[in-house]
Amino acid sequence: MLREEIENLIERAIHKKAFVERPDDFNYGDFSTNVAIKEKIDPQEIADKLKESPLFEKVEVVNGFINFFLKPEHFLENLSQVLKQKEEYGSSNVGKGKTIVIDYSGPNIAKSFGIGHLRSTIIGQAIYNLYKFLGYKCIGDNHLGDWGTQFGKLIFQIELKIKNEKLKIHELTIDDLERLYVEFHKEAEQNPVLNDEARAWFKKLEDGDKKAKEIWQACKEISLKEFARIYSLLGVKIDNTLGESFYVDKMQPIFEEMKDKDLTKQSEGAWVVEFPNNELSSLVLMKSDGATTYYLRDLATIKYRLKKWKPNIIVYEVGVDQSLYFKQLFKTVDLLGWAKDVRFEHIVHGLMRSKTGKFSTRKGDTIHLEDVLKEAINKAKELSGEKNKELAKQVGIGAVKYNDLSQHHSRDIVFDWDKILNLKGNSGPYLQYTFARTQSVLEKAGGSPTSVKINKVDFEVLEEIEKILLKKLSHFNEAIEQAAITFSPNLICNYVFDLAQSFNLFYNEIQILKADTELQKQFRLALTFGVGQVIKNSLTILGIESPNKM
RNA sequence: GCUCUUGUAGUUUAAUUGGAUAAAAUGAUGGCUUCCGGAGCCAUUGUUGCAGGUUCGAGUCCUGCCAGGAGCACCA
Repeated sequence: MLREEIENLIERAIHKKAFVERPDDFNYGDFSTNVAIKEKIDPQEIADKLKESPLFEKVEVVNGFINFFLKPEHFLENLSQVLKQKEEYGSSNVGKGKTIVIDYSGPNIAKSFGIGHLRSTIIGQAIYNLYKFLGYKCIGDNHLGDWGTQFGKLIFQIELKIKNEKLKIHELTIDDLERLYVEFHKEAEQNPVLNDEARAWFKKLEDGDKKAKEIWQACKEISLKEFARIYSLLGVKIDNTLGESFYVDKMQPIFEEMKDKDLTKQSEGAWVVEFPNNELSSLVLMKSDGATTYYLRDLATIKYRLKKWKPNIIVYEVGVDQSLYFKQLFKTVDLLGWAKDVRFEHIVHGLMRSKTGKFSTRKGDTIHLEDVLKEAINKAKELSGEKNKELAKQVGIGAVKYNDLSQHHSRDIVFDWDKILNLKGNSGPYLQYTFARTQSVLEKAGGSPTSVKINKVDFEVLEEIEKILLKKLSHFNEAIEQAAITFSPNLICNYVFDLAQSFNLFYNEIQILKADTELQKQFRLALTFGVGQVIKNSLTILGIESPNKM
């Protein structure tokens, strides 16, 4: 990367580590560094040493900063690369030979796919796509919440209905399941004994009770059907769906290992884990009735993933409300000494809150993702006319995804219908529209530019906006690299929205098809193609479609 | 109670190991099409919650306060 190259140049010149950044104003150069200020060296001296490098057109000192201006050939050459590499442009092999396991989505069985799970699904998928683009071997795992005490609650409630109301389990819908779950919590509030009943049912389930298993199986099937519909609507495919129940028979050895290594002890009948120096609060590994907890299941999951995939990185795209838990989990893995050189990362996402507070499944206060998606599609339909259903879907879903991805993942999002359905301004459809525009121009010109003599173009005579576009096009690699390092798809959004804005300005100011000379026209077409390609590559990483017309 | 976390135009957000004039969208108002797509473009808004501190330089780091959110043993 260019940035590192310049950093190395500086280091060789002054024997000090330097950090080179992208100034946000092109007047301050293409790259700049504050190393002279930091190290109290005369900046001019450094500038003089570096200005001989073939990379630079000029090196300037302003306010103690050293600003580097790249030779224009660099940007022209970059555009040639876009034309040549197309959908490969921006991809790399930095991740070659490395494996990353990405745990995302993870909806809970027997609850409908709520708006809250949208974030994990979309951000997780974007990170998956991003790392793949960078050459990593990616393994997506949808860790379904299909085991645990909540099934005790549900089974208890369903069992009651079977007895009293002759309920038939195969006739249940996902809404019924959700209603039963809410009902249980309402009644348990009046009568806390019910919680014990629920725990007992879960214990039975874990011990292989036939009736419990049957009800659980039915719930799982009902839910999976619903999830499949949502995933197809979202255009998301996750490599593996190994839910928690997959690990039921893999927990005993882990429990034994924990005991052998003296990491767990009994307290009030339960097996708990306490951390050295009490740096983290303690956690129940196995309940006093002998039933397992999510904690033990997660350890089994990690063991399985390490063995099966030998990953270098395991990331969890899970809400911020579990951050303490993941610290505890990762610390436990550390204490077990399982994977000293594997990196564990909890990519938090902020909670999706309603204007009045937190959405709660227990209280039945949820917004169903499917409703949101359908509403978005309807709104897109209004704008595009009824004629094209597929397009309305691409646009509507794109809007919902972009809305989420464009905000920093760790921040809470207050759910707002108007905002999530936004089709204008900084939105998915804006980018799709801009892309469609580039395709339309190219089509009118008779196809993509193939034999443009970009090296014949004189950078200096270009219009200002052309220079800017050309430069911004060359920042794509850095944008995705940064996004990957920080697990922040919103950086890609920032970048590509800014690029699209510049293109629309260019489009309004400058004639493409009616340029003065043939070379100029070809160059502008090449720019148009380049911008379209980079928008498309960005959207693809974000998991958003790029229709040619809209 | 303890721990973590957030506070930026009216609203929703952005801001590259601390960097140069804090940037967008949205809402409102006005304007732009003899010409490549008007889901577009242009023009008009700031005590970064408050008070200190560190630094050449603070939205970013530290301290205190105020206000929200999350978590803290048999839920996940």
